[in-house]
Amino acid sequence: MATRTRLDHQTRQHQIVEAARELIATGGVDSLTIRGLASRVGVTEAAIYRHVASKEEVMLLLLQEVQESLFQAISRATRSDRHALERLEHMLQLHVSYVELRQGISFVVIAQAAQFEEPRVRSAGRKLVEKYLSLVSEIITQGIERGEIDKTVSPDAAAMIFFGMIQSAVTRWLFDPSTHPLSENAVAMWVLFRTSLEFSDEDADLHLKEEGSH
Amino acid sequence: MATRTRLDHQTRQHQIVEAARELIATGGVDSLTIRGLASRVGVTEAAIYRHVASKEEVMLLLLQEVQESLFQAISRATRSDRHALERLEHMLQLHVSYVELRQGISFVVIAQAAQFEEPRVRSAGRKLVEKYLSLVSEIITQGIERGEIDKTVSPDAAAMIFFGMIQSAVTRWLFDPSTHPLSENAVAMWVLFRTSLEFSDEDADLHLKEEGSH
DNA sequence: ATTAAGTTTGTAAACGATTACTAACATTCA
DNA sequence: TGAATGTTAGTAATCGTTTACAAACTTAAT
Repeated sequence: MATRTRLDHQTRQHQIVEAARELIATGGVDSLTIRGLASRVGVTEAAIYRHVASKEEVMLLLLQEVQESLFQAISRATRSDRHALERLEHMLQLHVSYVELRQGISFVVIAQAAQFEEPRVRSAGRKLVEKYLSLVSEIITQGIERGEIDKTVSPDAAAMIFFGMIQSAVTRWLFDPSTHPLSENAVAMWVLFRTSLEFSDEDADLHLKEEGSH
Repeated sequence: MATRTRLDHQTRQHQIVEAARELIATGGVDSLTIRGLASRVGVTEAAIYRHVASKEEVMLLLLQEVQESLFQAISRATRSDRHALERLEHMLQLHVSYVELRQGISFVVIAQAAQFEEPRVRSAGRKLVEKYLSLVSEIITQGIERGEIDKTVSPDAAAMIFFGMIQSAVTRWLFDPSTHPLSENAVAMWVLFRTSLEFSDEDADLHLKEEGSH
């Protein structure tokens, strides 16, 4: 039947993950079924199992795909030659665009993974979150070292607030996308939050000097 | 069979909602089934339908219960005679305690409601979030009026960051409660975030005087 | 070039388990 | 009596998954 172009295993598996993404995006996690996958890919349910061991593996692959595409999307903001605050702002914008493009799939998938009992899925979700936090945390640490961010700032706490800003914006946006535009809310939060990271006015130039010495 | 004490409709319905809460808390949203409810309440599945029209109604009642109990839990922090920053910090602590007590049920239920297609469940989830944001936003607005919070702060943006802080902490905590204690992370974020709300240093003592006078 | 064997990828048709939900009937209490 | 609350025993639908089999493509020997 699969007459014309023969698809290799990997391509088909990618199609399945893509279908999983679309299913969840339009109908939530409950819409992710083997039947739905088969229907969307255009094959029978049994054929799905030629490329995927179980529904659980679909979740794992989806988590992996989300991780890769998300970090790919925000990678442009991580160039270390820019000011830390600029990088964070850029990252926020890129992340927001990613969420809009993928219809909040990352939020939904993470929330689902956190409820899973199965250890591998849980672990994949956990690692995705931790990796993201580490990335933000490192940018802040670098910013502190370079004297671009107040050294009293806890990088880990700041990273969590940063992550939380997106979660907060996405939550509202998922409920009502039209009245809660992601980008606007994110920018408004950033404008406020960045004041936490900047130096207090009085010792701004002091820190600029210290930075050169050590 | 239900020999001794006869329970009225409302009580049993409350038991069902309680059971729903416990089921979700221990096994995620997928564990919420009519069978599970019946088993936990100690009756047959058909008996559940004597007190509840559908599974959807269980979700609605649960959302309602979460809303009530959450606002009940944080209500102590909303007394308007305290400093706005104190109120926010207190609210954060109470909210964190609530999440720990209820095992993150609010986060899970909100995330689930956001994916629902059914308009009433979506609406209930949306209203819960909006009501929470309004509450925080109002405290901040009051704080600005009283000169306790920098007037350049956007109350709505600040409320979203506040809400996001909790989401962020809960997400991590759901994945690994032992290594990511809710309270510690929340406090660390608050210490950082409150600097966004406070006045810049130059006019700090001016406002500190105002504060002491009440 | 033809043929044979093996692998890959599909199908149809089921599997048992579970889902939300209901009808008919029994018991209990006011 | 009659309303409330339970039971037993089912419904049809859907779930993830498996089995048996066939077509298509690959590889290698003749």
